[in-house]
Amino acid sequence: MPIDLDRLPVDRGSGVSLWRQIAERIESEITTGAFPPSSQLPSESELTERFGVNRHTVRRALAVLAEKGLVRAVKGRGSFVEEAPLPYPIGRRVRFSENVMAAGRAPRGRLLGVATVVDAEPTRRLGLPPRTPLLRIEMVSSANGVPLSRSTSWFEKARFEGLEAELQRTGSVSRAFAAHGIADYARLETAISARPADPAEQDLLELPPGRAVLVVDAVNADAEGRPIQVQRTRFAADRVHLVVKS
Amino acid sequence: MPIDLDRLPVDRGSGVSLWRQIAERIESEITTGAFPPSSQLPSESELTERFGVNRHTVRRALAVLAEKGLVRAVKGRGSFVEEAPLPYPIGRRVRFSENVMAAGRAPRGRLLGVATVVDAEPTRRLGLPPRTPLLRIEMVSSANGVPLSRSTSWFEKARFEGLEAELQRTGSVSRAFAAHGIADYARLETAISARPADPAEQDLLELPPGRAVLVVDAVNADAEGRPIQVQRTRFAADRVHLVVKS
DNA sequence: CCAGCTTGTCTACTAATATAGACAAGTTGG
DNA sequence: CCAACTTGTCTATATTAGTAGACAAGCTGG
Repeated sequence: MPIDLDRLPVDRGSGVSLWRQIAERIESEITTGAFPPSSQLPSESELTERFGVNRHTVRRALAVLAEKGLVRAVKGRGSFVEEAPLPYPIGRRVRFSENVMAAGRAPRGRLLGVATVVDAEPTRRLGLPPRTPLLRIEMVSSANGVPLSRSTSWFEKARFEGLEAELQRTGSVSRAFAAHGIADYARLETAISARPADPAEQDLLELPPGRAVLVVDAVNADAEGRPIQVQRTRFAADRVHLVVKS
Repeated sequence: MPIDLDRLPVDRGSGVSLWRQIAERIESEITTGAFPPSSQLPSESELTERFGVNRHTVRRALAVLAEKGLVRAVKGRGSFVEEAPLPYPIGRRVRFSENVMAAGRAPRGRLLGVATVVDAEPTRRLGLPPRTPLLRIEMVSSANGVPLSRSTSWFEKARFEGLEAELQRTGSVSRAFAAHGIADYARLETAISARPADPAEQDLLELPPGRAVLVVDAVNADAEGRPIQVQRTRFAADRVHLVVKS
């Protein structure tokens, strides 16, 4: 009687729960490269057949792996192996698109919303008089369709009127700046902290509860050193590692 | 706050059952020598405290180890680490007491019962005329108080009248033979098989259900080569390894 | 002998694990 | 568009794991 290669049976009554056995097996297939980064895992019903267990049991195993940041489930599409964390250099020149492309992945920016606001803190950091109207822009940035960060930026409204249209079109802050006559810009200051993702961030960044976000507060300036952008970015810490060279 | 060294907590909700964690921990302490062979394990209630679980959970862990032949529980006394299997040479000269003492353990024989019987098969193997009355003697032999084997022996009643008294006194077949003028004797033939212990053997040999016994059928002869003893011994296979030198 | 230890067995109950099935809702490709 | 796939969520139920307590029965040392 030939062994059925499609079946990888589990040990029942061994004192190790089935969901743990399955999670360990899938994890080892990921770390050994049988399931490479960004590849799609077999569907839950397929894993159900392979391991000879109930779908709920497979789901619990996948939930454990998602909790560890090893896989990510997308409703309607399937489960995917997470990429290795992207090294994200922090220095005088910080460009999201360049950083993502340097890792061989495809950058994308999605505009969430635009508002005109008056806000004392960013105004002060932009070096503008109090109560100057600001453009506040909310974005989500991704690599190969995987969301990496969610950012809020403040610009002087008078100087960057219509910036959001260019952002909408290109998804890139650098290109939107270029369309407004800013050929180059530089990082003035960067403050880094971290905390658990809040529910809104879990949703936008497709994170399981309890995962951390890196909170990066930054000020960018034009060629003359005048502040033009105050930005607060929340990176999914499982997908991005900040690298500071001194 | 100092760590409580008396407590070795277990991982709850890890997907590994508590009885398995405890069994693995105790097993590793046995194999690393923290609990040497024949030493007494902490009592169940003590282990209950150390691991912070219910006594039933500890008992299940100990049952697993007993099932593997690593420990043995004795009602009213405690649980003990099993000795390494005793190498038991099978050749022309086979002596239980010598074999046990060679391993530095104390041999003992306990007489279970004596009967006068007529039995065709042992009579034939003793080379006696059919229907010759035989002495049938049942024994349990142990080392350091741990039962190793249960044996049934047949002798010619006429020649060995009163043998059982000597056996009772000395617990040794060799000495009983000596008292009957047999200074030396030799193994003529040995047949070896194995099977699971039956309930009576489980009881006499203090074996958990399902463990194997080695069944050794042997004929011993006097210095002139005449058969004097037909013996069927059941060794606890976890405690004795038969060694045949060729 | 007997108090105090040990293991063995039993019942009752709660929590964790696993199964079974149904249906909602998002995605994809023809 | 829509059929066929995917993941997400819900209810219900059976089995295993773990807790709690009581009591029987064997051993040991004073």
